Amino acid sequence: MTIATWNVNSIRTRLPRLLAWLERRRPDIVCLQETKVEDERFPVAELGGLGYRTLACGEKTYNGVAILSRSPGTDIVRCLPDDGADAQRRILVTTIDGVRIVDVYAPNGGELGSPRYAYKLEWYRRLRAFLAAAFDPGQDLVLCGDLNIAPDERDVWDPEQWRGQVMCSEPERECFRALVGWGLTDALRMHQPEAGGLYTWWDYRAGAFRRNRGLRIDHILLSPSLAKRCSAVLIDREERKGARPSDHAPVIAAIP
DNA sequence: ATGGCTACTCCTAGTAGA
Repeated sequence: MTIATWNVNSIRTRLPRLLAWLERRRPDIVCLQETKVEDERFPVAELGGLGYRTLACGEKTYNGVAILSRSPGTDIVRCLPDDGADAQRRILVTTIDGVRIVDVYAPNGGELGSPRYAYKLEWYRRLRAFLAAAFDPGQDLVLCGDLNIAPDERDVWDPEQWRGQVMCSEPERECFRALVGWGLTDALRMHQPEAGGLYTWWDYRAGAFRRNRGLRIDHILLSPSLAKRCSAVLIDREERKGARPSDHAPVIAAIP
C-alpha cells in the first residue's frame, strides 16, 4: 500500500489540485490536515468520483483532519479522549486494511512562552498518553501528519536563524522524540539518514520555495512491523509548484 | 535590497498559519 500525508491548507481551495494529484499518484490512503471545513461541507462526492471514501473530522475556519481511502475504515476515533466536546479538530484514527492510521494536525504553538505554545506542549503530552493507552507498538500502525516540529538541524534551512524558534525549540523536539521513543520510526530518515535540504513546508513569502528555505515538519512515523516493510518515502515537491499551491508538500510512503 | 503570502470570516480588517 501507499500512504500519504498532506496539509492542504483548505480542502475547498485545494480541491482541484487534490483531485489531479490523486489521479496522478493513486495513493491507497491519504491523511489530510487543515481542511478548514465542517463535515457537512466536505467535498465527499467529488472524492467519491475518484473511488475514495472520506472520513472527516473538521470545523469551520481552523484545523480539521480527514482520511481518504480506497478501502473502508473501521474503529474510528475522533479527537483525544480528554478533549472536550468543543475541541479543536486535530486527530482522526481509523483502521484500514488491518493498519491502524493516526492522522494528526499538531498545534502551531504561536510564540515561545505564549499560551498557544503551552497548549502545544500539553497537547503533545496528551497525544503521547493516548498512544500509550489505546495502541501497541507491536501492531501495524502509522502516525502521520503535520506535526509542526522540525526534529533536528538537518530539517531546517537555516538552523541559526531558527534556533529556539517555534517548531525548533528543545521542548518541542523532546515531544517528537517521545513519539519515536514509544516505538515509532521516522520513515523519511530511515531512508535518508543524513541528507539536508529535505523539507515539507516553505513560507509563501520571500520566494522561500524557489530558494528551498523550508522546514521538515510533516512526518510519517511507522511501528516496527511497518518500518520493516517500508521500501521508499517521497516528498512530493512538485505539489508545491504551480498555481495556488498549499504551503506544504505531500509526503508519501510505499509499504508493499 | 533580507522583504516579498495566503486563507479564513455573518468578509473589505483582523486573525492565523509556520
